[in-house]
Amino acid sequence: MSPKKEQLIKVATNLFSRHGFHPVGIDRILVEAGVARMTLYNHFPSKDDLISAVLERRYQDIMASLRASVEPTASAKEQLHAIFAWHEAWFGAPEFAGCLFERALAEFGTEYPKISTIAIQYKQTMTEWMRDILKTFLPEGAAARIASILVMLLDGATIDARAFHDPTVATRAWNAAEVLIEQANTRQA
Amino acid sequence: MSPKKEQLIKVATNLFSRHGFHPVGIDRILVEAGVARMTLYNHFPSKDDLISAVLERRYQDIMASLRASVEPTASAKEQLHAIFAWHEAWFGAPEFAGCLFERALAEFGTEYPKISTIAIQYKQTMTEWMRDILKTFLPEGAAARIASILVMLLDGATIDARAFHDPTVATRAWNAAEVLIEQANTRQA
DNA sequence: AATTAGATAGAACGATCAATCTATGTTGTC
DNA sequence: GACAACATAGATTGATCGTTCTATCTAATT
Repeated sequence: MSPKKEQLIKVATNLFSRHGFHPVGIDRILVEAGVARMTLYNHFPSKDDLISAVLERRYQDIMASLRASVEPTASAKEQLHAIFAWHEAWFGAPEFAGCLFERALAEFGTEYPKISTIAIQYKQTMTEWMRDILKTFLPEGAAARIASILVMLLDGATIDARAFHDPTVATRAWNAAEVLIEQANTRQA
Repeated sequence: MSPKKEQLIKVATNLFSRHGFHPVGIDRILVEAGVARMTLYNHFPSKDDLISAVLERRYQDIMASLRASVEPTASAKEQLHAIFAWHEAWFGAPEFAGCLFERALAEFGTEYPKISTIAIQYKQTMTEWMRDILKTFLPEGAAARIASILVMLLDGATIDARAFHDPTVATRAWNAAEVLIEQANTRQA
């Protein structure tokens, strides 16, 4: 892919993450990326398409990073713990400014499918991934139920980490997750 | 308070909830409220002040509604259950479009204190309220820890309810909350 | 050397936005 | 009936926005 296009996605991701989609104008992206106006419109038909590309890229990057942090040989519980630990590291990173997908959902709602689809897909992928891990030692129904809860915990933790500037919410979230998993495990055994 | 001012807050709350703060312009509020431009600027120095007033009002309304739905004579667990039940009813309401405070945080971040302060205050009030309820039958540390978890669950449920158009997440969230409360209770007894 | 594709800077357009100004109209009170 | 307080409609300003247009420049390919 063109290095200019690459640069645009990278800079736009940064600015959108820090300030939101609406408040960041095209000009600001152009200046910070060192790219001409028409170069942007040659690669992306409109700002919305740039936003879509940013979210798409972000989705690929996050899933790759998450999957890389989870040892495939580890136990199911260790795999789930790794997912929560990944979030804690993320919350503590200096550039952390909340989840870009939440922001997209909050700013555009579900009215712009081109944008909200990716945000919802991310949530679904996470839910299914954790459900599959849980299914290795829990019945299908319990696995699906708890996976839904784990997603809620992670979503809530992401919000609270930003609102309170407190990365340790991830630890508390994992402690709760552990209790719920244990309880479901002993109850079915 | 002036009926016009009242009307402006009501209409602005509606529009902001449905479409967000940035996309809704002054003109749209004026037309829908049937109010003249200068009337708005006589009551609110700027759009930001209108947003602040909307959030302030929303905070008062939500807390009043929540407190009214919780029987003071009920048991601690029943009180917490009432809070989750309130959320489920909210998620199922036809006008539900996510939490206005989350939206404010997502659109403005923590850079605009006049706006983000109220959103954070709401979260803190909820945390302290549930912590106090939990303290009636749990040690202080456990109560604070679980209160933080319950807030995460509610925040996550609010997000997922909107993203998936699924009000039943509240029930799952409460089931998880119940397990966590029971476990903390038996562990300390 | 000629051609072509892509990038550049910068002006310009039309639309929208928050906010201000002006001048008229309505309402209730003394 | 006069006064004061508030509300009205609408033009207007200045800024910002996404997008388009034009014309020049660079670099690789033939």
